[in-house]
Amino acid sequence: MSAAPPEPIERPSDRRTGGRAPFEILVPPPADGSTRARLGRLKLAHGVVETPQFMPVGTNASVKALDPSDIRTVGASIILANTYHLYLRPGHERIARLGGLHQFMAWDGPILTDSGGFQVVSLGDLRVVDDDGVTFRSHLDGSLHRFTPEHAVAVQEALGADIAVAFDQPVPPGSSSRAIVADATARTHRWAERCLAAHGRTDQALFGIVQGGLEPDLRADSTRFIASLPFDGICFGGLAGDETADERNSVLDLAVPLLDGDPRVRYLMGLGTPLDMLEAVHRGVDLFDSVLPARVARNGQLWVPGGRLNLRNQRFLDDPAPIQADCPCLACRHFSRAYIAHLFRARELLAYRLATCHNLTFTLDFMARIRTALRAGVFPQSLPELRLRADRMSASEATVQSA
RNA sequence: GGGUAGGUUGAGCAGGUGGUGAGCUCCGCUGACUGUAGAUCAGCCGUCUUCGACUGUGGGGGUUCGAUUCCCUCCCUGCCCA
Repeated sequence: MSAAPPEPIERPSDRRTGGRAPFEILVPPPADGSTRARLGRLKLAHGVVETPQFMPVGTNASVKALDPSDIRTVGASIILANTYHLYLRPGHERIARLGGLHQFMAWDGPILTDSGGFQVVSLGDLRVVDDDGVTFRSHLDGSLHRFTPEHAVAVQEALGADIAVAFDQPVPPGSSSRAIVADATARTHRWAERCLAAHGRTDQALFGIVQGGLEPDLRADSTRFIASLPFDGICFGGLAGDETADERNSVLDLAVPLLDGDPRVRYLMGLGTPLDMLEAVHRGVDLFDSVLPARVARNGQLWVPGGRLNLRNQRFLDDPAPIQADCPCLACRHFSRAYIAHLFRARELLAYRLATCHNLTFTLDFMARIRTALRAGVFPQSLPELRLRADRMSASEATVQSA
């Protein structure tokens, strides 16, 4: 850890300093090295994002089950949308004709578009990767398509999000040989340069993605390489998969210090649970996204301080308490666990909205608590308290605790 | 009262014309989900000492080596006719 915390630098003409996504560090990490966590502020075309921050995922230009008003109310300041999905349907050119992604989905806050690289992995055998790009079949109709770095950038420029992301080749952690990881990482590096060369929109930031899997030297090399390029932000990809928390934290302990003194925002793609994010913030990560809180909410799992509730369990059918007593969300303000448990059984659409509102409120409130602790300068000391709020325990324990 | 079609594991069904009915869909129970092909998926879902065993085709009785199947009788349900 460097002796002196990095000072925020503003040189808009230099992309490396965040010309299109200037990042200001409001509270730098303490000099004693007790944590790398920092409080920051990311300035984007459609607004300011305080960090550490979580981005709800709206793959199809919609945070599933919510409307923009809900998205605001749960506390989101930036959301993620997906290039691959919107390219296939309804088409990036159509969205561009209709005024761009913000106008299309009636969300005037910041948006980040994922590049579609993740789908290279998640679509499994529907694709073939070569050095120039990826040929894949649509999961919708089986039609054949091709993404290159240049095309992925063009699609994202058409969509017009505040932040575009380089087209990469993620490798699932733990399931690939070193040779495959090295190959995918090298290709990601070549594609990163092509994305930068292809990107022209001056009102849109472009973030680069570090790969390298769980191989320490590859991860370090990738961090140095991506950091050497004039991206507006640094993403860590290929994590939040099937690796253990220890493996993930080891990667961060290795990689983030290599960015000391770098004024750009750091984004860990795909995380996650509150506890996972707390550990990553502690290690110097500023930005997160994950489908997890919204997806598990739709499947009946509600997050509460210290644990989680599976509302499909029959004991909740008679539980008159709100999901979480001190929660300001739509679900907790008006409805009982019994009612929402009923809605899930009846497959009523309101169940998905209420559950999603709650889990996103919980997640975003948790990030806000982290920021509050950072602002107050008590972050390393407040870790146990935050951990207690984020820790998982059995649902029955959580029920007893809240009763 | 007469006729007719039925009665299968919580519900709805399949099957079964003397030779091993635990098969399906709901419902229910539990778990999983981390840059969203996911309001999804997986396991369980008669009992038990659970890689196996036992019980179970409305009740009772009969024929038979053996009955869900054939015979007798009773009960219940739908429909039609009185």
